[in-house]
Amino acid sequence: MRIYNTMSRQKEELVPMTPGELKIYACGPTVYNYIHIGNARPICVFDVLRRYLEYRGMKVTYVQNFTDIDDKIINKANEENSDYLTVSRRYMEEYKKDAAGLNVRPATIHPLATENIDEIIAIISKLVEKGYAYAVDGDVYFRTNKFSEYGKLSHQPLEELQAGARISVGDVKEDPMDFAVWKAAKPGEPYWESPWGHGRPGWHIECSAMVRRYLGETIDLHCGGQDLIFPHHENEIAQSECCNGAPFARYWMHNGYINVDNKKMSKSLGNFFTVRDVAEKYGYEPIRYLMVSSHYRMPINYSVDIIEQCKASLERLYNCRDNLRFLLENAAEGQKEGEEGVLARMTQYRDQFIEAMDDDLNTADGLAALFGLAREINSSVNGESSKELCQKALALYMELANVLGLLYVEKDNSLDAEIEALIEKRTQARKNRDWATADAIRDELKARHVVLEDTPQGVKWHIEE
RNA sequence: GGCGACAUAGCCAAGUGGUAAGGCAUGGGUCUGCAAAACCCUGAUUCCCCAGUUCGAAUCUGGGUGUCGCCUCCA
Repeated sequence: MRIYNTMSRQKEELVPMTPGELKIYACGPTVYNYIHIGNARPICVFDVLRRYLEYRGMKVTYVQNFTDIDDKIINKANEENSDYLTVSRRYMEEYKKDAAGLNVRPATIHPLATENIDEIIAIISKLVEKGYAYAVDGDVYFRTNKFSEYGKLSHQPLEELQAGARISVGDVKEDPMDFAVWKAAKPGEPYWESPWGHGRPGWHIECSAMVRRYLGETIDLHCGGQDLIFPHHENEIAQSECCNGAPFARYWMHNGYINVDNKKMSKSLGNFFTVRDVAEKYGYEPIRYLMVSSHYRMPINYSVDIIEQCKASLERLYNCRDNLRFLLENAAEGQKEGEEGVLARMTQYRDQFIEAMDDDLNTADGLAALFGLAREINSSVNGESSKELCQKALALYMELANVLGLLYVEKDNSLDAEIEALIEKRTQARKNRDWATADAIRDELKARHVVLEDTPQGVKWHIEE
């Protein structure tokens, strides 16, 4: 598989350190609010990456942290007269609900910043000892000009970064580019004991600590949103490489933004849609579909129209699955003539799918392969097909859908006795060519969200919300 | 100022040198008692503009226009 490595700015063959195994770290959310559609992108995209790598036989250790101590969390807690633990635990749970709704698998490990304070302090101590960090009044800062490779990920020379840096009044840092690895606690703030006094970790150091503890000094792949390239990932590199004296991450992948009216969706601009709100209106899956319908590095302009289109597109995919399941119920054993050919044509879509995904996770082309397979199935698998063919078609179809993390919604398939009786009554009416009664019942059921379809194999129904 | 991204049909979106995938929507047809689903057909002489390289460019080079992002917390 080839991926675009932000560090080299080109597509490279993804070669694991240990053959067949990959260590991946993905920056997780700061839990102080519901996640928005923009947050959902890396979550979905890198879940697809993980699924695909496993699909191709890799053993993937996937670590995604929770930042559960941070200024924003403290502020939120103060706003509601609560404490940081209450806030962070609550939104961690809400995050998990949204992730589950988006069919994102839990990471191998979901470490918390606050569970890694010892590791954090150990790294900072080492940095101070080596002269890469210095303490000032209970804060500890990283000395950026001591790390000559600073800026290598964002491809910015240090001087340019310095020129653009904002210097706040009364700054105690030696250099504007230096960043905090440890922050002294202000009165009333939560804190941990440290060699520099009461305080808490800076944001960037958490990830360096959790990467090292759960994955080691050097990992295969580090991923996140493009807005983390600078300064977050740049700082992680500086901290980790200066502490460990080893390369930090061998590959870097960054997803593009979700925009609204062509402007980056962000909490500070207030132009965001939460996953929860969109899911309540349209369901979770159209959001997931949106994420895989374009290449992960391209910008996506979010709108209500788009999400509705995604929902409509999903209908087609679900119809194919449901039609296959329906056919399977009545299909006869014994493969028939010509079915080998159908199978061969279907299998080509798997090849097409793999080729697309191998090329820097081209999920848009992968999705096209799934649609191609759907068309082949719709054209070639019918009431005459054998059980074997139906089963194989369904298995292949779901195999590809699962890699993208699509088609995971199972609707309630139970009907109450009254509705079943009405369906039966309509079937009788149709036998008697009493179309008026049949249509009246169909209309009534439709009003009750039960949609009927007459097929050569009998009546088929599904529930529409 | 530094670094970068994007511009392809009504909408969404692939495609990095060989003559424009896929989806949604629209219109027509087949099937159906009528529907639904499905299938078939329908749509960019053309890929923001200009110039260049080439037998050949949406794709490469140069220039331009427009929009956006990072450089400050942000996925």
